[in-house]
Amino acid sequence: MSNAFVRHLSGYGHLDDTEKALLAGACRNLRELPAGAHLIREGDEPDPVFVILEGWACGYKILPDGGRQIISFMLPGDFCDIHIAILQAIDHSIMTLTKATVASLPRAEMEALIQARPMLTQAFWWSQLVDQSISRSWIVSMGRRKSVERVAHLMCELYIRMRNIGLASDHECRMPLTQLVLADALGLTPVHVNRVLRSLKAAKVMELSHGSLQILEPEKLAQIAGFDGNYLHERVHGFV
Amino acid sequence: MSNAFVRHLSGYGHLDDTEKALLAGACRNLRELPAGAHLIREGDEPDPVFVILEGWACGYKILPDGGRQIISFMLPGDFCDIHIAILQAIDHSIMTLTKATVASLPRAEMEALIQARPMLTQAFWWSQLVDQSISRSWIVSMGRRKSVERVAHLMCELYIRMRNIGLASDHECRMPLTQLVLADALGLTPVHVNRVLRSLKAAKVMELSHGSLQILEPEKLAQIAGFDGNYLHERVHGFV
DNA sequence: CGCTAGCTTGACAGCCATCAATTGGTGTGG
DNA sequence: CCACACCAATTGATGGCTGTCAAGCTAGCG
Repeated sequence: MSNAFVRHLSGYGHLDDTEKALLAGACRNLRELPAGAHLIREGDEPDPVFVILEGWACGYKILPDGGRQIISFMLPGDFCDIHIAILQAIDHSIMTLTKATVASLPRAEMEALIQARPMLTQAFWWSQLVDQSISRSWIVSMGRRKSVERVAHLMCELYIRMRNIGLASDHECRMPLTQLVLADALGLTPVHVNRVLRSLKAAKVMELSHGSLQILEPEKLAQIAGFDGNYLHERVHGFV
Repeated sequence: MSNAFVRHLSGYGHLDDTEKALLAGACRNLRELPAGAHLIREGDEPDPVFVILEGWACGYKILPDGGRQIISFMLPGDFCDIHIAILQAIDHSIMTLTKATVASLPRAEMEALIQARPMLTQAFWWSQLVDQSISRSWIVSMGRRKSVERVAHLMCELYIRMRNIGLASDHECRMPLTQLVLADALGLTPVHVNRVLRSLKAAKVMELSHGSLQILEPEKLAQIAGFDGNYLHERVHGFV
């Protein structure tokens, strides 16, 4: 009766059992996808709304010169651009980073839910606003943080997001990102990401290997990153 | 009976006269602000929704080290973060860049409009989605474009946005941004922005001086920028 | 046991930051 | 009308962070 999606939205508003059941029921159309599968490609006409139930995905854009910039990470429970359906064409692509199970909610059903349940509407809004807030925070990172700070900041963000959906504890969590993916997300080169990661490991601040993150010195990491989690607008705060 | 705000939203949905009148009527609470005035400061509790009727504003965040990163430009007709009211605290600041007149719509009135008029709801959504799309595009610029490309891309974006609200023509428009402001928006230093601007001028591609932009070779500028205006999701397309 | 994707390391180069100083334009006060 | 302050724009010199190129290395996997 509950899944990652329901739990995630519950964090954004006080949903009653009926609403939780409605959400869970909307997730009946499931797909198992391998890593590297596309949910949406740039230029597609939008129709269903996708929700990640298990696994990770990312949104990205390709530049004329072939370069790739990742613009968002999607974790279990996350929408893939709710309400993007209103626009005429998708302006970026979304692909899985791991094996993933994805629910596709028909647009009509989403709209019915919004009509029927104000509390769900609010939870959806909240979710979208948090996404927007994360985007803004990425702009700040890309514009004004150096490579070490940028890496540290992203690790803080992802750790907190994982913890908030119950997938992290003890400053440790799964982090299935190759250095190439990290580079494309951070606006760096894989080579440089590697160097930064090694330096953080050498300093015994954090370690990223075999697809999992271990934060050895949370306070130090947050300080390096200049991390202030407010932008995640979570009800539960705190990092250390 | 019409203002920049109404015209802007009309571009996002087919509003009838009643709806236009409702919007115009909502903008009765006006304020004249000088350049450099704050509409919202980080940490504020959100209440009214602000709309820029004349002049420019920008959203920004300050980093621990005192650096500033501008995360959005707001032009006449733009919302200042519609629906941010749902969150508990604002996570960034908004200030005017020029003398500006700003309308503040009480939150209750906004919600009443949404309840009463589905077409307005859709126009609001659209507007917010376009903002989000612009944020994503900024991430791409910051991450993967070099300084000249970044400057060129921003100029393309702002020119198109100005044109779409009827404030530009003949590849010329007002652009009241100091090189320091540009630097804070682009993640560069003022010194480097200056050099880039001079090189673009020397190449006779565009010229930015005395607060106005002149695009001498639109095609070349778009090519340098790798500009594809789709992300602005405008009904009227085309740059050249 | 070989293959392949991802990780690691070194050398070198270049873009952009930093520091410093000058110019120009505008508003203010004498 | 001029002196002055102040902000924005400009230019040069220098350095460092990060990109680029190239080559091994490791580990998982068929």
